[in-house]
Amino acid sequence: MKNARKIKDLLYEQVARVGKVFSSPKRLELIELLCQGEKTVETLANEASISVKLASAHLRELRMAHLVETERQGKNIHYRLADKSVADLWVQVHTLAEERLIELQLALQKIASQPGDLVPSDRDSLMKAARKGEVVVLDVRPSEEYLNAHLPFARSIPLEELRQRLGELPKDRAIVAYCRGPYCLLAVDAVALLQQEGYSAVHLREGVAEWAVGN
Amino acid sequence: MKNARKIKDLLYEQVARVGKVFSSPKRLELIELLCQGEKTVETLANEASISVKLASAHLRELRMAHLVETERQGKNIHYRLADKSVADLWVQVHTLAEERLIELQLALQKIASQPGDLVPSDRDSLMKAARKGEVVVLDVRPSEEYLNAHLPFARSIPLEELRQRLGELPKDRAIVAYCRGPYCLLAVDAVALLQQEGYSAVHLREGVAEWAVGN
DNA sequence: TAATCATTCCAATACTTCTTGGATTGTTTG
DNA sequence: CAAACAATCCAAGAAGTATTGGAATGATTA
Repeated sequence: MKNARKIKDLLYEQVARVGKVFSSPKRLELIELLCQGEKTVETLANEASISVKLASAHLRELRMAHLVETERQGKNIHYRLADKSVADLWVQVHTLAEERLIELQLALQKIASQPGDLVPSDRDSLMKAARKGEVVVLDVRPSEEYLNAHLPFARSIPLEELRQRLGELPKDRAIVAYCRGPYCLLAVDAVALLQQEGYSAVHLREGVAEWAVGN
Repeated sequence: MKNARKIKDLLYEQVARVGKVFSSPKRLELIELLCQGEKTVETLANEASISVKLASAHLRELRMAHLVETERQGKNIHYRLADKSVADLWVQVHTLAEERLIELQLALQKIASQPGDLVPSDRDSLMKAARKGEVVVLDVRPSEEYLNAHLPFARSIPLEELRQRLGELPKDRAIVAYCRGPYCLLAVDAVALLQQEGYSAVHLREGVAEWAVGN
């Protein structure tokens, strides 16, 4: 059995198929979007600011690694993650990157200019406060994403509607806004708007995928 | 703030640096080797069956993603994983690949031709039996790797020495052999040898990295 | 049934990464 | 200090990936 080398090469090559998917920035962004729920190619392309053609090409890679599934619904083709563990892996990958890459840490610090970052250790207390109604957990993603999954006790006001719907929010309690995860800037904008309007708002880095990993 | 796109691109690009490391079969093999402990470039190159130059080039990628650290010891440079979470990520990646890629499942079935595969769910009972001495957990990796870390209750007999040291093993009890993980074939060979010599040996897919992930 | 729409396929170019050979650096040994 | 050694750097051709334009597919609408 001196073909052990060949067998091993084959095995690692297969695993690398999964790794390859996570090696392109645009594919990572698509994965993060898919973590929010099923989406069409066009939606994905728009959200990721790329052409439909390019999105389709990248999605093809995901499909070929069996990390996503597709389903035709009328004219559109809907993509979804093939398994929750794909979302988990995305979270692990970006978490490791945040732990190890100083450049990433610095870039992240810049966007969360305000100190208002709730760290994972605050999860329990956040939930306790949310349960009692002492804080408002605010989901500022598009409402379909909220409908698909959201944090416990969260209320949905999509960023686009936030300005008009400010009245629904209390001024005497802390508002904790979140979106798709640490690389999504919706919550950043939301917090800026809220603070400007006199609300006490902070930004939660985590999205539903990140939340799910930490239990 | 219409440079949101730029910021995002920058963030995903950083994360992709980590993903890129996991996108090459040879780098994956190097990572798996490093999961067994600190090693020199030459050792890594030999174990992975590649030239020192190529190993050095791949290790450079790992270094630039800050996933490994190096230390000079005399003439040699020792590489080690920068953090346990790198090993965890390796385990997650290959686990996902095994879940999703049929080709990989088939290839793995071939090498573990015998039925003797203990699945993760047997961990508790395996440990119970090992504690009582009802089974022998056998680590067939090179002894430095055993010394660095090994499964609870495991005994070390490197594959190379196994034939001469058969006498140390009991014939009346089950022997559970393991090595670096599911893609390392040392334990496969060990089990074949043991069975041929009349021992009741089975193969444990997991190595120390895999074991550590499941707690 | 033609026209439209969403998406993919195919082909071609630009861009990266892989891999090897030759020169170089830093360290130990004679 | 010279020779030997371990590893890296540099350069260059080979191989692979990204991105875009144009044609094709499959479903729906007029």
